[in-house]
Amino acid sequence: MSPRILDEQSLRDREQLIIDVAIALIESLGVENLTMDKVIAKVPFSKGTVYKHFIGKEDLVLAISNYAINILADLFWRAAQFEGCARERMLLLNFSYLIYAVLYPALFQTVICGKSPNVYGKSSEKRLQEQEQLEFKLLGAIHGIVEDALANKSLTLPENMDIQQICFANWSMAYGTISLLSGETEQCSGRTALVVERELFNQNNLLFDGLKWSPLAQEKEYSTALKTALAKVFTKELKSLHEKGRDLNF
Amino acid sequence: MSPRILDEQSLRDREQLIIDVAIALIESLGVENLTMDKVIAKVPFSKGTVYKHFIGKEDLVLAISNYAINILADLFWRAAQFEGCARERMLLLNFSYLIYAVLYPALFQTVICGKSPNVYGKSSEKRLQEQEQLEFKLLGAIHGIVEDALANKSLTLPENMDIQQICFANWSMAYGTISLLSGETEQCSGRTALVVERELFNQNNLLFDGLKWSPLAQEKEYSTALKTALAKVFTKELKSLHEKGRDLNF
DNA sequence: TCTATTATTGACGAAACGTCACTGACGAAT
DNA sequence: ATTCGTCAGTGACGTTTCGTCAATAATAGA
Repeated sequence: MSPRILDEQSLRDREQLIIDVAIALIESLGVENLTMDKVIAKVPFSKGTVYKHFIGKEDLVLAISNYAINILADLFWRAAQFEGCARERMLLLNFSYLIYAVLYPALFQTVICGKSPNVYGKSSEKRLQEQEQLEFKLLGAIHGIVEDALANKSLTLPENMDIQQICFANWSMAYGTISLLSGETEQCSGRTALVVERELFNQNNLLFDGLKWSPLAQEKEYSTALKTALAKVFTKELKSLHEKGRDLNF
Repeated sequence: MSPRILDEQSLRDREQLIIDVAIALIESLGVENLTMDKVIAKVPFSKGTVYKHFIGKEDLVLAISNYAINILADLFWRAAQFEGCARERMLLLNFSYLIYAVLYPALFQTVICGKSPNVYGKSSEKRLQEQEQLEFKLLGAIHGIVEDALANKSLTLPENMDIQQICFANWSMAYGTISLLSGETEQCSGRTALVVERELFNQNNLLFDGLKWSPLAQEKEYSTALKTALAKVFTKELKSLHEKGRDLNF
């Protein structure tokens, strides 16, 4: 009368397997050519089983996006914990975002896709809530750094702005820069092309100087400080970048 | 021996008609539910004819996106021509971007969709070039303002930054802010929600102060200046916003 | 009127989607 | 051991959407 054979853990494993297969497909074909049939063909389960996990293609894409955000959250966390002044850590955090975008282009691409109405309009409520949760976690890392800065007086809130707004300012700055510039890796010309890491560095300085977040750019060599911090916190990631022939240059 | 019946102008008209129908569909159903068959059903041409204009669904979406960018370019142009100090005009231009996002959500949504690999990966080369062209035009308006500011010394280039980089800084700031916040119009809570126009105003001040672009925020009442400029340059648009019950509040 | 050329059509096959009736596996009850 | 009830898993199938192409209509000159 009660033949329950479902195992919570193996369900998770299976879901992750499907996600992994889908990511591999995205890496080789691009998100635009991802189809459920292709995923199902590469997975040891049938269509019905896959559709038990994801209500549709878009839901799968959003699941991948969530997985990707999780990875990013880990990077943010590590950056936030670096021992250094707050402004320095925030710069590091923003660069971890960039590292992520360069290192996992397929994931970054998928996250962008997840922002498309095309996708979130057809996803399950559960998955959407999960996304919200994860983004909250991301902002949490940023929030922590700003609080530290306020606590030690290196930063004071401008009139008419609260912490949340400072966090948002930082987030949207990094988001705008990276999403507009990332992906344009191979500029063919020799002219003054926009290099994403340089622009990101500039914009950090501009925004933080605008906030009068001390030490100001002219008072501290953030360039070298950032290099040190990156080498310490993101050793492995920098190595991966190097192997990709994509050393950061700012 | 030469029965050419193709008329350049009517071809354009027809293409625009298809685009208009598609926009109407997007407004009522959302981009995610746009299908070629639905478009074709509402248009006085057959499938083959429609496919003569657009190589596929994604190509149509990109065409709509381009149409949308054109409208935005017009707003930018008008903002850039306002008689006022350069920093003020730039602020106005960024707000015209916001007005656009609020006034034509379907178009804005479609432009975002056009950024998705899903779409641009399947569009015609011609359409992609057109897009590049149009975005160049957008940046041109920004460029002009910065040049004026440099010419009258209200702004000086920071070390290691050129005009293009200043333009980009502004663009990515506005893009990040609006794309992250726009669409979250109905925050259910009464707490300090992020209101897009307020954040946009803040970020303008932060960025421009960071650039030491005079007059600084503390030296000039940009809030009232912006209100005046908006009323003068975007009278019609403000009225439309008001009718939508969405007055700007910063 | 005839013809050469091009525009337009919509039926059609392919591809992808998502469903659902069926199979089978397992535990409990007899 | 057998029966039975329940649920995981299957994949064939109907549907939707896509995009093509062979056939048809339209046009202007000969």
